[in-house]
Amino acid sequence: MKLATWNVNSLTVRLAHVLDWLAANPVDVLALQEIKLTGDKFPCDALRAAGYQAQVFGQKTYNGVALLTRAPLAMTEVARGIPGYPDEAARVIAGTVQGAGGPVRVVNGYFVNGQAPGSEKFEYKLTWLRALRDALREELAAHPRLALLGDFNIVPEDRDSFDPVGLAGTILHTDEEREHFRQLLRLGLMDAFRLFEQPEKSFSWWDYRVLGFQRNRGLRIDHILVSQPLAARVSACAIDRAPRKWPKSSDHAPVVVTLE
DNA sequence: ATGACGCATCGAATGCGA
Repeated sequence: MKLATWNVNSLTVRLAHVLDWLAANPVDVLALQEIKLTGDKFPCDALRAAGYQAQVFGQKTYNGVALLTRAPLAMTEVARGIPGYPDEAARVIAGTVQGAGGPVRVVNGYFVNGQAPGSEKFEYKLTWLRALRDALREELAAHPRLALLGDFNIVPEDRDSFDPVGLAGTILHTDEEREHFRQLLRLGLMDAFRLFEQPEKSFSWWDYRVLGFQRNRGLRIDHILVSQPLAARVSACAIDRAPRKWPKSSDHAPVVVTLE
């Protein structure tokens, strides 16, 4: 079974890319972030024609997340938002899918960006991360086979940044954000990407400006964390840079994990 | 150094992303 995550930066603009990518990479589950549209505008028909069902937590202009499943797979127990944490932004959608070794709980998140350390948005980010962790603790107790994937907006370690020295302490690179990432791991989750040897300077996002992709000035901020029972079954995890090369691409590339 | 780009919003200039 393959799960993937992709921040598409507007599904309206990127629908053709998503369909093209799914045709070449028929993953079982695709978690989308920044769809930037409401549920009534979600392209259900086009995706259904491509063989995918969708569960959507939409929002106008900003944010918005969705979970796609390749038919006949379907999500059950779908939950929107972080339980017990009221949030105006549509950032989290979770669901359960049947895998080979049992059910898999999939939690898809578009984490808060935070803009700049010290800002109100940064405080929101830290509060949001705390709420997510508290909710995940419960979620893991109920669903031991769990994957948390999405756009984390956190660079976990120096090797995940094109300029760890110059960007030290700036947004996505702060100690507070990294500590939150480690706290997620302490819940019993593992960074699937780091279960395998990976090329140096592996990134999942590149700035549209300054020819970021061409110069590989990127960050690894899109992640797939898996609980221990799933980690034992992960056979591969990779970033697919191909769609980042396509004209008018999202600034993010998909990340794919394979479970036996 | 700030802005570079791209996307969204009812119509242009601005907020926002990372």
